[in-house]
Amino acid sequence: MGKRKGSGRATITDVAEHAQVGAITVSRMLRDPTKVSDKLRTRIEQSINALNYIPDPKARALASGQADIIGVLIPSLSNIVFADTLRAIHDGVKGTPYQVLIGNTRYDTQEEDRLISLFLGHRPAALIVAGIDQSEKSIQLLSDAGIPIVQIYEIGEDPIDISIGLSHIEASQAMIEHLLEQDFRKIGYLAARMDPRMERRLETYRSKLKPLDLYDPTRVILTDKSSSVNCGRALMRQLLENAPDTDAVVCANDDIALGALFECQSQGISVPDQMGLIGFNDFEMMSAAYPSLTSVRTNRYKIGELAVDSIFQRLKGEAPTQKKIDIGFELIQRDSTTRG
Amino acid sequence: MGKRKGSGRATITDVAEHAQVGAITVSRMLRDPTKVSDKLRTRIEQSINALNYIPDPKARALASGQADIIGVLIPSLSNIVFADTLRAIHDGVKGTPYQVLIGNTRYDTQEEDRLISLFLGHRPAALIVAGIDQSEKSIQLLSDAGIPIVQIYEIGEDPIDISIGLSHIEASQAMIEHLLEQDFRKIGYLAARMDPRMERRLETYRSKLKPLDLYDPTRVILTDKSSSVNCGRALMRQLLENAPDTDAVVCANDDIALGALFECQSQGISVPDQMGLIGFNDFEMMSAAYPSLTSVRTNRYKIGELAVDSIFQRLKGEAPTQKKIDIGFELIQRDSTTRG
DNA sequence: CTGTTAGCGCTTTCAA
DNA sequence: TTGAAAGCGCTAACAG
Repeated sequence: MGKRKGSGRATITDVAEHAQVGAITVSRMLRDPTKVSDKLRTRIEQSINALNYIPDPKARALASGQADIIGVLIPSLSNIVFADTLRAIHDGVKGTPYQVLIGNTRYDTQEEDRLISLFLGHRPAALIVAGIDQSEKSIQLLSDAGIPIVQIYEIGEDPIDISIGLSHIEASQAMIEHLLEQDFRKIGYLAARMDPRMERRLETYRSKLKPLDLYDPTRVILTDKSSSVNCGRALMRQLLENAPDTDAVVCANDDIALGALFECQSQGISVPDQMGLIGFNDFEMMSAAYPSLTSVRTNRYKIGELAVDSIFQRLKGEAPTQKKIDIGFELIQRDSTTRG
Repeated sequence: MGKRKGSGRATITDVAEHAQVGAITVSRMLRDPTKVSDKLRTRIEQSINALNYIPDPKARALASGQADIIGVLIPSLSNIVFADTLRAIHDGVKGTPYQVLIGNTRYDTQEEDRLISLFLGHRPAALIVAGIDQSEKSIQLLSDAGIPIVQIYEIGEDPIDISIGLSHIEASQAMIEHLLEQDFRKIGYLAARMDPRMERRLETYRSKLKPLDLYDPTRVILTDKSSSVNCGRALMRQLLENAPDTDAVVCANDDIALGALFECQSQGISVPDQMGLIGFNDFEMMSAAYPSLTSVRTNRYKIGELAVDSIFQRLKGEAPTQKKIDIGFELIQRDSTTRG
């Protein structure tokens, strides 16, 4: 009996023996077929098929020191915002040797810390993390990792490495300004469990309305529950109890906006005549709703795309084009806030 | 200069030297702290902190032969159905040494084949794949892999290994029967780009209605575009042109049902009085809509949960409780199909 | 173009 | 309870 068990599957050595060549030749052929003569190439190919050989990426990664993993840490797996970015990242690495490893931080900083440490253990080629609110300890770890680190969704003052996103403060300002332009004055705010970006948007709402003497805390309805359409209905219902004269509502996201619309419909409140509604993210359904719902479009797919681009650029040794990439946003005005 | 570069980061050997112990002792402590004396344990812990040591999972996997990866192949990353299952899988492996590696097959069998082969290269601890319609070649590879293979979402005749899901034929039958019970007779069907499960549901719709002489192909509106709420609106609009006397619609999924509702609202068609609507999956928004929308609840989270459970059970060497697990479904009747 | 040797970071085996 | 040696599957380095 051998000393170690092994995986039981064909290894590169098995293929080499079968094809009567050196292991390194098989290795070379796998990575760049042009570096091997035609004769040996066909012989090796036959052996690979005969033995059903599949290369082991972790052995390759260990030997070469070249990690083939790109780590992605996001706060939720069932939120379309993150799913769209993930899709872009997956699309971006397709055809490359890289694999995407996803971590779900569940909006929990401790879990984020744990996962950052765990992921760095993989010696990934790069790491993509959501937001700019990592703990000091994690920021230290990430800074020292010596790999491209991309913070996405929000651009902050001082990125760890690369930062791709938008200013949620500016976006929130644009939302409030739009409502004011449309002559809404009694503007409420609905939000479910918040992440740091949502909090900055809410804070901006407050600081925009206060100087105009339009801020009324009874119009702000918050909950710790996670966001959902039903949650949006409940928040809207409560707002209508608290402050029935509210004439427009800023929703922390599109799910809540849709719920608010349904609640208005069920109470016979006309949107936008009696109630203006604006969401955030511009999910696909917003344009299909009746009446169609105004929202702020954030290009989540592009964020993922640019993240992968920046990583590959950096990995090629090129100097980073930009450390901060502001992808901006677009307020898509629709019926739910269009008056007159 | 050394011959190989190394990762530049602290290794287990560095920690061992720093703590003045053998590398194996550090290794043991990491895996089971009780196997090391208190004195050495604290010394090693200090060294780990001092050097900022993070273990390398791929080296561990290579040496132990124990893969720490569970592969998951799904057809879409931005569909809540799959996102919910992914979340369950992530939740299930939390606190275990396993990592989840996700592959996006994009509803493409060739891409699925490629990914199955690629993923098996990782020598994963187990593999979870969506559906039961893999290619022959892939089924062969999976059968020979010698690891737990879980097919999810649908239960078929002859699972490769473990199969967790529901009968989409039975679910479709229940939908049609429900509409018939509610006295709908001119029943249409709306569907966007289909996967095999959707196709089986559509086929069942046909085979249920034909013998009753209620099948009318002009009421079936299909498109190759990917599913969306806007797509649901467009399909509904076309159905109303093709066959204005249609009195109910089976929607291939909830997005399309929501779009159909919005289209009815915009045309002043009353739901359910003039048009019954039923969706599939029972996304959260269905209960929040106004009127609330009937749908078939599929427990996507539970599918992921059971998949992980089965894998761990199998990995522990226990005989599988069941090879086929039917999680069933539940038709949730709401206002959109409730008449009288 | 091809092969030999050593070693990636960790764990198994065997021994003390 | 601890350690030394060997090896997991692959590739970098240095030959030839």
